[in-house]
Amino acid sequence: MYSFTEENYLKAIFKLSDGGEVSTNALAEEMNTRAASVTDMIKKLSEKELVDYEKYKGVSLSDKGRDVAVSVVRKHRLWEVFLYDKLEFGWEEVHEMAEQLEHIQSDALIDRLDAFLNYPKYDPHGDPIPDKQGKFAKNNFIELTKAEKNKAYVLTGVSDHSPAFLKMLEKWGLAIGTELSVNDINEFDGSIELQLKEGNAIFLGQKSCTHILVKAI
Amino acid sequence: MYSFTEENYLKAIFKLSDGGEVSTNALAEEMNTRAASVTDMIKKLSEKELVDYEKYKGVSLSDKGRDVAVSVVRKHRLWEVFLYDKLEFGWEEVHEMAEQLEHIQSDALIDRLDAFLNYPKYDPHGDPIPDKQGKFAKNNFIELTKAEKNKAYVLTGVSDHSPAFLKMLEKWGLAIGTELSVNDINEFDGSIELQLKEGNAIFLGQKSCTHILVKAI
DNA sequence: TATTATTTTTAGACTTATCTAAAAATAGTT
DNA sequence: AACTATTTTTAGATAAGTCTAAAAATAATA
Ligand SMILES: [Mn+2]
Ligand SMILES: [Mn+2]
Ligand SMILES: [Mn+2]
Ligand SMILES: [Mn+2]
Repeated sequence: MYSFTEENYLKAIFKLSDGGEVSTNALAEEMNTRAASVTDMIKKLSEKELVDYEKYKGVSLSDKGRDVAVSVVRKHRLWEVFLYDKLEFGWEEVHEMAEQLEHIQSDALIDRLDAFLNYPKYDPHGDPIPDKQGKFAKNNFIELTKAEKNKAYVLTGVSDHSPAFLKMLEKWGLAIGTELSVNDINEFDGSIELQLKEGNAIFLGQKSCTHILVKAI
Repeated sequence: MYSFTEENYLKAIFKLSDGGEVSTNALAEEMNTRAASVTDMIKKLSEKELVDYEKYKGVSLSDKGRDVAVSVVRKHRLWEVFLYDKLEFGWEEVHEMAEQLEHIQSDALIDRLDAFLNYPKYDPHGDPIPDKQGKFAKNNFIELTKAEKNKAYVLTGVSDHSPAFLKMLEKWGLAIGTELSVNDINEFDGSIELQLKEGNAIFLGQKSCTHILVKAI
């Protein structure tokens, strides 16, 4: 139906879109391509009524475009669960393979995969998996940077999927489900001292903390 | 590494190649494309040393090209086993999805899938799955048309994967593992009366019989 | 062997997705 | 408001894969 490239653009617009329009440059950055290429592609997506576009005003997804994007996200995350749960890959390995698998076209396949995996609600990074109707489980997670001192939290997700970051977390004993609390916040540089419930205290820089998602328990 | 199209051409050449050269027209037929397009692609594959090619003399795979083709076949068949065994699709449904999945690039993925499936030797149509080194299990199957009267055989495979054919077999109670013998052969039109060990006698036309593979037991 | 039929290749064009360089529009700043 | 900086779009090219129509080579037949 749609090319890999078109699907990847729609997914990128979905990811970057925070209510409003997505800029050409932001999209070029996300897609690792040039602004000129983005403008070309946006025009094509607009022709096909997958996006709303006005020159110099940025793009947003149409309902049709959102459906496609969400279905790609659903496929991506279900495949990640398969790779993690069934083939026992690490959470830092699954994203790259899922980037390819997300483009396999077969509704029946993804339905059966969903059933085979027992209808998982979250992927190995804690991201919610939309259901067949495109509905996401509402998540009431907060960034670790916004956590309060001396309260109990559980790590529920990460917003950076790079192997470097995920391997680092593993080394520090941080994984989804890890219980922790904030011992101290360095107001000057935003770094945090964490207390793991089952383990030591560890220090994390601000950048890492923005990519760690937690929920109060 | 190689594009889907290149992989599909190499797979097609592998399939059609019976020792000797594959003709441009045969390849065009197999690829559902025109002879002119085939010539263009063959030139590109030849540049990349994936095939041996001389103008007007047909193509054959180089060692390098064979390796690629066999790895695609391996992936195709392993994915078919996954779809059939784990997701419980019918043998008439798996081929089309495997046509897409065979192009996913990750050695680690295919190795783990192989292990997850318990190193299967045959796909749901009875075709042998090459191992990591590209070796196929030798099969001593014969076409049903070559079976002798009143001897016991077991159905081990099919050489046509079209849903129409496979659904027909199912309707007649024929599946891999079905034990049978030949009651009668009509010398005039090549049709055969089969006796199913656990079931009725059934009649099959010659064309069907050429696509059914059996082994004496 | 000469003629005809078939197969294969070339020539030239089209589509998709990308690029660089330059022009146009918008945003930011005196 | 005028100038500058940034963003976005256009213009023109390129590469992959495909097509039709025509030419060239090979095979088949009289
Ligand atoms: Mn991912
Ligand atoms: Mn992708
Ligand atoms: Mn198949
Ligand atoms: Mn294929």
